[in-house]
Amino acid sequence: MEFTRPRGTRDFFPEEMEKRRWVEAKIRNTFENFSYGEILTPTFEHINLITAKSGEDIVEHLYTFVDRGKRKLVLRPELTAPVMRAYVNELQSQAKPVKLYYIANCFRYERPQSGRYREFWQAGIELIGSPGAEAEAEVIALAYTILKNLNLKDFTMHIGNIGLLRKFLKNLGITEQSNFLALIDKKEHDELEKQLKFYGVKAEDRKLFFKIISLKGNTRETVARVRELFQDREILKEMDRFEETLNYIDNLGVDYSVNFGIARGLDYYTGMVFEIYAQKLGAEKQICGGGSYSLTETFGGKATPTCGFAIGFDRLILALDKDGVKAGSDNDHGVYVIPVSQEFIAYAMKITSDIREYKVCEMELKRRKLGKALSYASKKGFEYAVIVGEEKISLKNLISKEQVEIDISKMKTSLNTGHR
RNA sequence: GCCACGGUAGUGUAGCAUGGUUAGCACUAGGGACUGUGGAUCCCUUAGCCCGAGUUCAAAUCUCGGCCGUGGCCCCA
Repeated sequence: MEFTRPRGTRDFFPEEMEKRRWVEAKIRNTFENFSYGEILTPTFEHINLITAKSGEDIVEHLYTFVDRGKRKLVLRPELTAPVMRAYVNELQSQAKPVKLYYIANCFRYERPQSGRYREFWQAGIELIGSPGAEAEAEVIALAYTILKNLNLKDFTMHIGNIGLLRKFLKNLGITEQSNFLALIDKKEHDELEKQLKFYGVKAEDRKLFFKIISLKGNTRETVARVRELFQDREILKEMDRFEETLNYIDNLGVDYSVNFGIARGLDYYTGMVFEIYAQKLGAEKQICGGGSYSLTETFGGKATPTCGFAIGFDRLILALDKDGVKAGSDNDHGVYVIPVSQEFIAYAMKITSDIREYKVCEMELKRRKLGKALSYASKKGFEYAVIVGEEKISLKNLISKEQVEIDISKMKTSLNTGHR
């Protein structure tokens, strides 16, 4: 084949698009129901926006190019940075909180595999300027509600707290924390042990450290355990705050487990973090990630607490498929209009045009004989055929195969009342 | 960036180990017959060895490289 798709991209045909649009609509409705407004930023940005947020090393995973004005640009690899950039540029003086959502495509130069493409879609939100536990709780509840509304069964939510880890590391005298958080996230415990020793952390504190990051499971027990393990005032304060968030989502009936091993490996996360997995997806099972962070100052704005998440739209679709969720609407099967011969084409076109006022309608455009035309109509899933010939018009139900002659003036009534 | 497996009409496949006919079959699509009522039957047509190099008298078949696909590793903002 001479012309092919670029690697890691996909063509979506009508059948799949119907499903994707259906899922998208559900997500959009839920966002809007929580009073978020849509934002769309440019498909490409200046490369320094991305490197400011994620570091220089990220460049090898980016689609970059230089334009005719010698500007270094990048196809957006995610939407948090662009959205926060736009907020800093234009929305800082809006009434808080500012609630934004997006559903858009992103681009990353990575090796494609199951659930990973070079062009993919993300659906997410940023709740800007609300520092409270109730804000965090609402964000978590929103992610949860979306999956529930889509009827996804196979998913688990895991909630952690980077603030706690940060304070703990600080107590141990470790101020350069990003490396540690990355190792925690990757669960490289051997390397962590080595690093802790390097920093001169005492054996009992090391033990405590590993105890904390392996804690997971039932909320009350886990949180109580952390309280037991620490006497530090700052940490207990962080725990109070964390527990408040958990209380709110308990109250809303959100199902989750606490996991202090979630570190998300990123410098700008400040407190609560969460991830949602669909186990059936295997290696690329994470379908949602988010948490509380602060990024506005990085982009030259006033430091503003923000909480957000992003759903991997393509993975969500895969998860819904594996879960057997039927995505897609019961569509109107429509009407197929067939002129029996050339002289009735004009009349058939007029009838088609009239029917389109109230129903999906397609007309035979290939001048096929009646038999073939009917065959096409039933193959394409039309519910009715209207046969236009001589002085009479016939309405045929393609499912029951019954056919009657009808008066053109009664067409709408017959189609709408579901003639059989 | 790394590893495994794979790549034959639009789709699914046979052929490949043992190089040698005109690369076969099914479905789909287009056309026709059955001379204005279908999902049928019959006939016809379009269309293929991923790309390149090598070995050889001869490559879909063997070798190497590339590209693409699937899955995994790394990574995952």
